[in-house]
Amino acid sequence: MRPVTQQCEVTLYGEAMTTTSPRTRNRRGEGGRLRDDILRAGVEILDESGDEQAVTLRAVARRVGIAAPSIYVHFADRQAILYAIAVEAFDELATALTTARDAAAPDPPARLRATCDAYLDFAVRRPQRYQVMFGGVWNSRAAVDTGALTPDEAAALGADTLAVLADCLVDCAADGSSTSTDPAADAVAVWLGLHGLAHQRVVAPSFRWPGDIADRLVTALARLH
Amino acid sequence: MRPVTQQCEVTLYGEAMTTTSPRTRNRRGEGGRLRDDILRAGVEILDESGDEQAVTLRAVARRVGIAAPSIYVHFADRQAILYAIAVEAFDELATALTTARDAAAPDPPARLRATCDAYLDFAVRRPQRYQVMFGGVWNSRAAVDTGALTPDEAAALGADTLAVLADCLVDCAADGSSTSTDPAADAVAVWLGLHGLAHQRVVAPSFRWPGDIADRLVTALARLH
DNA sequence: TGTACATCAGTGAACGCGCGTTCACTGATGTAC
DNA sequence: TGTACATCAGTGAACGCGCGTTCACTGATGTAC
Repeated sequence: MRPVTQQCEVTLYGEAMTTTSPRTRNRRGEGGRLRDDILRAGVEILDESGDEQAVTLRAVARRVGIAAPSIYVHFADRQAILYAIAVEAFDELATALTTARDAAAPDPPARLRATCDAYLDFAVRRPQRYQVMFGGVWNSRAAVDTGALTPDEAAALGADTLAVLADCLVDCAADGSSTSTDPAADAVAVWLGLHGLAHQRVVAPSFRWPGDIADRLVTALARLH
Repeated sequence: MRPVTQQCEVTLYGEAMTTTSPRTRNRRGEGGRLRDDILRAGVEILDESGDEQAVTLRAVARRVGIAAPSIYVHFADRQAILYAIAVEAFDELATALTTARDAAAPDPPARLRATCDAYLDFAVRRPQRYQVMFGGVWNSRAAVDTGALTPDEAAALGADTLAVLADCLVDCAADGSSTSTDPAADAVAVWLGLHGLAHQRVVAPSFRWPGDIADRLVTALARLH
C-alpha cells in the first residue's frame, strides 16, 4: 500500500511578485556575476533573520530577483551557499586579525591583545556569520561527510586565524612577556577562550559578563606577566 | 490579486503506519505521563539525528505513537519541547558536576579539576543536548522574546552549573592553591574556557587538539599553582 | 446497586504553506561564414 | 556586409514532501445520584 498524494489546480505565487528589483540579466560571458549576487543575498538574509535556516534557495532567489533554479548553475545545493558564505567570512576574519596586529604597537603583548580584540570584535560585528563558521563548517563532520568540503579544506579554514594568534604568542614567549613553554598549544587555548566568550556573547547576550572578562581570559591563557 | 492555492484528493500517510508500537492510552488522571513520553521521544530523536531541526511535532508524535495534535495538551508549540529538553539537561549537568565534586579527593584543586572534567564529559556524552543548551536556550534572546521563558528563568538555567565552579574556585583561593583575587569572575573565565573546548569538540571533532588542552585551560584560568 | 452523565485522553482529517529539485523551454547575443 | 546558428543566461511551471496547526469528534472511565 502506497501513500497517495495529489495536488491539482495549484497556482503558486509568481516568484517575481515578491521581488523588489527585477534584475537585468548579465551579458554574455558575465554569468559569473550572479554567483556573487547570490552570495551577497545569502549573507543579507542570514544577517537580517539571524537564522541559518532562513537562507533557503527560494529566499535567496527572491532577493536576487531570479528564478530559484538559476542558483544551480553556481551552487550544487543549499548547503553549498552556506559553505561559501563561511569560507568568505573566514577570509575576512583572518584579514581583520592580521590588520589589527600590524596596526598595533610593536611590542608583542600589545600585538597579541590587539589580535584578540579584533577576534572578539569580528564576532560582535558579524554574529550570525560567526555562528555559521564555528557552529557547523570549520572542521565539521557534516561538511566533510557530505563531500561538500575535503577534510583538508575543512581543516584549512581556521588555520590562518590560529596562525596569527600563534605567531603573536611565539613573539611574546621569545621576548619574555609570556611564560609559555609551548606557544602553539597555548595559542589553541587562547583561541578556545576567545571562542567561548565570542560564542556565548552571541548566544546569551543578556548574561552579565565581568567587565574585564576578555582581558582576564587572554592574560591567563597567554601566560602574560 | 490573491494567490490561489488548492489541494484536493489528498490522502496523507496514516500517521499510525510509521508507528512502531501502538500505545495504549493512559488511564484517567494519568494523562500527564504523555508529557514524559513526549520529552523522552524528543531527546531520542535529537540524539539519533544530531539535528535540532529533526525534533518536529510530527516526528515526536510518530515515535511516541500518538496523533500530532495530542502534543498540544502538554506543550504550547514545537519550541516548548526543545526548551523542556534543555531545562532537563541543565538539571542533569548540575547534578553531574555536584556528584563529581563530592566524589573527588577533599583538596580544593582536585575538586575543581573533577568538576571541570565532569563538565567536559557531559558535553561528550550528550553532544546534541549540549548544543541545544548552550546554542539557543540559556540566556537566549529568542527564548525570552517569544515569551517561552522569563528572563529570570532563562538566566537561572546555567546558574547552578556556574555556582559549583565558583564554589570550587573560592575554596582554591582560600587555601592558597589558586592565586585568584576574584574567584567569581575567574569562575566565569574557567567556564568560558570549558565551553569553548566542549563546543568545538562537538562541532569540530577532527581538529587535532593538544592532548593536555583541558588541563592547560583549567590550570591557567583558575590560576592554580 | 444501577445508571446517567461529565470529564479525560486522546483521534482523524484537513488546511495552507514553503521548500528543494526537475524539466523542457526561451530569448538575447556574439560569431563563423 | 548580411545572415544562419551556437551558446549563454537564465525562466516558468510543476512535482511531491513534511510541516505546524485547526477543528470537530469519540470512546473509555470514573462519579454523583
